Order: sequence, then structure tokens, then C-alpha cells
Amino acid sequence: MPELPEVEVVRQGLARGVAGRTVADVRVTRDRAVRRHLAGAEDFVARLCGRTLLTAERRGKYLWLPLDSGDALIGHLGMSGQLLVVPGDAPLPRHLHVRVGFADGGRELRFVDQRTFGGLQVVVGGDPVPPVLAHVARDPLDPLFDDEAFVAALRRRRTGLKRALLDQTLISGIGNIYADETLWRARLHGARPTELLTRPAVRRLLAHARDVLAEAVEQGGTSFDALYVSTEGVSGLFERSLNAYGREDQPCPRCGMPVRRESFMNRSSFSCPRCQPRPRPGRW
DNA sequence: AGTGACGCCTGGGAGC
DNA sequence: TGCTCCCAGGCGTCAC
Repeated sequence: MPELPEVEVVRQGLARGVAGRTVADVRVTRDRAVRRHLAGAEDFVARLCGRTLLTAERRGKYLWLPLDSGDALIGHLGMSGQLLVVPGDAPLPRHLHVRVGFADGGRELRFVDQRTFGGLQVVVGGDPVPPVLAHVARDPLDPLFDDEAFVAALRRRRTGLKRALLDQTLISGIGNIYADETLWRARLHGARPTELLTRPAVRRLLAHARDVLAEAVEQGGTSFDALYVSTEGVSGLFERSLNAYGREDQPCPRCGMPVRRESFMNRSSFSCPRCQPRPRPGRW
């Protein structure tokens, strides 16, 4: 599932593959893929044609490509989205929704998305960040991420720790997989009340989040199936480095206890029963 | 204002 | 074999 590392790998591919190129033609074959573009698919196409894509940027799980018009093309992969840079005569995949051809006649950009939770839109402004993304917090790999502000904000929350890690307005880029991996490394259960964590504990947690995200970027991200791939269609290798996520009943790599699976927020959470004990009422 | 529940969407697999 | 149900889960929206 695309979280920060997977999206970052895609961003790097876009920077290599489409930045600096001028759009010649755009085809939208499924309007749902541009539903966030409120002015409609026709307007989406008009705002892209003839424009040059300047760079490839990312905040959390959002991507955007500033245009020479002052607009920006925003992309979100949702659960199953792919941004591919491939030859125009490559076979058309089943869930291909948007094609962007370039004036240089080289490889085209494709948005493919099985579940269409993701999508594309063109918005006004993209420097330093499109206004519609202003609510998204900086992510832990952002040089301007404010560690102490995060520590204070998390401790002001009155919620569970995993819920806070998944809140993109508090810290962005972390989804279910990397939340579980961060918690495993920090030896904390996701139900721990945020307001009871000490400052040093939150700093350690943040350091683990940074580590696991950076290591996953190095490995090209996590690919459980063919749904997540780079712009070149390559799968990531980080799945083999997962310690908790998806490892129900397998031994904890640290202590050997079988990893447990719990239902949480209508999804699965994986943790070690020994390394990450459930919080007891009134203690932490 | 902060918190949490809900619905969107499709394919694959389990179960009958 | 074929049908139904469940699961994966990011995030915008809405209610409290």
C-alpha cells in the first residue's frame, strides 16, 4: 500500500521521467480519477495541455508537479494507484484512467488505479505547497519537520498512539504498515494514551519512524502484490524487512513470541504481545 | 476544536 | 463449480 516510502520512490521516478517535459495531449477515460478536479475533466485537460512540468514534489503521501503556468498537477495514489512512465505503444492495462503524452514524443505518463481511491487534479498555486494540501503536516523526512513541536502536539492529544501516527494533520506519510513497524521498533502498543507518553518516549518513537521510512525508501518500498510499483513498474523489496505487519502467528524477530493480530479502526494491527504489552488502565 | 465513524471502490480468496 | 461474503485501507465528509 502506498505510504511515504512508496510515494517517494514514485516521486523520484517522476523527477527522472517527466520533469522538464511539455504536455502535448491528455486523455481522461474515467472521470472518477479526476473527481477532485471540481471544474471537470475537460478543464483538467485544458489546464495541462501545452504546459511544462517543472519538478516533482511530495508531502506525506501526496505528489505534485508544479507547472510553468503557476498551477500544479496533484496526484494521490490512494490504495492502489500507479503513476507509470512507459512507451506510448505499451499494452493498455485494465484500470488505465489518464494518459499524458509529451511534445518530445517520448514515454507517456499513465495513471492506473484499480480501486480509484486515488486521483489527479490541477490546482492554482504550488509554491511552496498547493493550498489544498495546507492541512497535511510535514512528514518526518522533511528537513523542516519540527521535532519538538511534534512532541508537544502529540502529548496534547487525547487519543491512542497509533491513531495519532495515522493522523496526517499531525504527522504525514505514515499508514498502517509503517505505523505498526514504528510501534514495534519503539516497543509501544498502539493503544497507549498519547497524553501519558513522556517527551523522551515520543522522541524515540519519532526516531524509529524516521529510520523505518528511510530504510524502506532505500529498498524501493513495500510491495505485497502488483498494486504498488515504481514508475518503471518495479516492485519494492521492503516486505522482507517487516518485523510485525502481516506476520500474524510468526515469531517476533526480537523475542520469539508469536505476533498477534488485533482489529483496530476496521483494519488489522500487528504487534508483539511481549515487547508491546497492552496499556493497563491508569498506568503507561 | 478535537475526535471518531462512515463510505467510497475492486479483485482475490475463503467458505458453503 | 459457482455463488456470497469479507478483506485490504487512505482520506474527505459529517456528526457530536
